[in-house]
Amino acid sequence: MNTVRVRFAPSPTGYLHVGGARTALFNWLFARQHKGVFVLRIEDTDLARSTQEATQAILDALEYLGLDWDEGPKKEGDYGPYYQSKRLELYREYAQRLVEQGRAYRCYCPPEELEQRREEQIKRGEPTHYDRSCLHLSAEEEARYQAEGRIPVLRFRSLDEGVTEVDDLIRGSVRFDNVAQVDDFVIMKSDGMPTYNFAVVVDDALMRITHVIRGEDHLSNTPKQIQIYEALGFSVPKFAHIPMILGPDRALLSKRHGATSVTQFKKDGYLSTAMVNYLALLGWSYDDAQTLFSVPELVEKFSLEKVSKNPAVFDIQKLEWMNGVYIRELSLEELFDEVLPYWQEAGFVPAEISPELKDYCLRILQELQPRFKLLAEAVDLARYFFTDDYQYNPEAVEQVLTKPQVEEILEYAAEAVASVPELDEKHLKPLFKEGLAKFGVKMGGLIQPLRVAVTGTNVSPGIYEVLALVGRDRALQRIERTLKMLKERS
RNA sequence: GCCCCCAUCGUCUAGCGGCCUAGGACAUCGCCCUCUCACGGCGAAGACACCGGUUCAAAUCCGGUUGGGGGUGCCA
Repeated sequence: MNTVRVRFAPSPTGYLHVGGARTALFNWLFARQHKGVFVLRIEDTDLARSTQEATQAILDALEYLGLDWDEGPKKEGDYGPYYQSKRLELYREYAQRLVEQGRAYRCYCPPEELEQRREEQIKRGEPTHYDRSCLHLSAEEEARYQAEGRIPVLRFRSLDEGVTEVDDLIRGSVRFDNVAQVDDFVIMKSDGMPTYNFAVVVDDALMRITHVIRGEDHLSNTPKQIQIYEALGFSVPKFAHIPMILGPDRALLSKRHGATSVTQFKKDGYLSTAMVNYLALLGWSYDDAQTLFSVPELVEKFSLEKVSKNPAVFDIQKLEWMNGVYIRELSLEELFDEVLPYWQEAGFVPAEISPELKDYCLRILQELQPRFKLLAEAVDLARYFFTDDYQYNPEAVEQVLTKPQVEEILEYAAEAVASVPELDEKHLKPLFKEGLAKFGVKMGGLIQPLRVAVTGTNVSPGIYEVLALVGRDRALQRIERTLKMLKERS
């Protein structure tokens, strides 16, 4: 029984995109389920666009998602190195082998000229193919080109007949006509770096990858890669092309659709559990009933057979809902750990938290827990618990504090708050109720003004809980302050 | 242009010839709970793209059309 070996091979040209994260997740789940190996390989052959920062960002994002790799950067295995830029000798060696076999040749055609020929082919309704003008160069011609300072690329000599079949685990058999679909593509660039289609084959073969799970955008290039596998005598891995992720406009998901970087989702306060659960459901499903899956459950239940074939629109609303679900599942201690960085950044709490302060935070979180979907929201929701320095919400003031008798009502409420032995529902509610008849209002008519006075807004946890947390002194001060503000307004 | 993939509620999907008057989840809209907002509960609305076949029977199989996506790069 061969062990399953899969890989995620991002190119470090930017942050980890949710599409890439989903691909990484599917590979990881497949590896873990089969007790296989998950390899991380950095495809940094694009010298112009690859950066060290991007590599780090991708590593961090994977760590946040909990997708640990068995071989890769900082985790050397038997098939390294795991950066393509450190594997150049390998590509040159195999390229040379192809040249010797007559399956690769140098091409000196200038890019502009190639572009022109391509346009002409389109005009004539033909597929766009390299015309092989450098296939049979004489030694004299080569010498002349080199004297001109032209630097060649290496092209793969593709098959002249037949069909290349991709046996895809998700899509079944997909057939490509060799002549019409696979032209003599470049395998080594003039800067000496391999192209994607070549490097990916050499690496996947040498790293003994058994299953290539990747985005559907790679399906059309697969016959090219298979021809290389075969030319080099490598065994061809199994392929599984997973559907693309689209934006709401059904175009490929990209930055212009908003946040697509995993790092950004983390900053906004998405829990990795929610992120992973949601991503797993983009293109995969288990049955007609279950939508919530823990990571161990995903490892157990995931299967390529149940990956869908059609592209999926990224639905941020569903992700948000799911994040709310996971926030509510957290214990208060866990929620505290998640929210703490946000509160610290907002200056609500210091770096060092006393036990008393932590207890206060936990009590706040108990009230807030069912009320937010993103961790970042915990800042605005909790502001009035930590500081008196907040603005009154204008709509709240307009809606609630302009009603007749508000000042009297607030004064009444203040007396109640001041007189009660304990700031809780048991003691306050009877007093509040007594006042209702006097002012001819219902409970909301008293509580809403009080809420705005004490929190600055008309949306908060239950008033008794808020009062208990804010405390008698602060509550009375704030009512005083509100009364003063109202007098100044009129 | 050429080639490949795909097609069930707005979205993610279940469905692999009869169990479907098509199920679930998000979103939407009602109602309940209620001091506001959430949470929670109940309910409603909402889809098999179209046209031909095959079959006793099709969302499910086949072909076409249309639509969407991808590839076609010295990007990956």
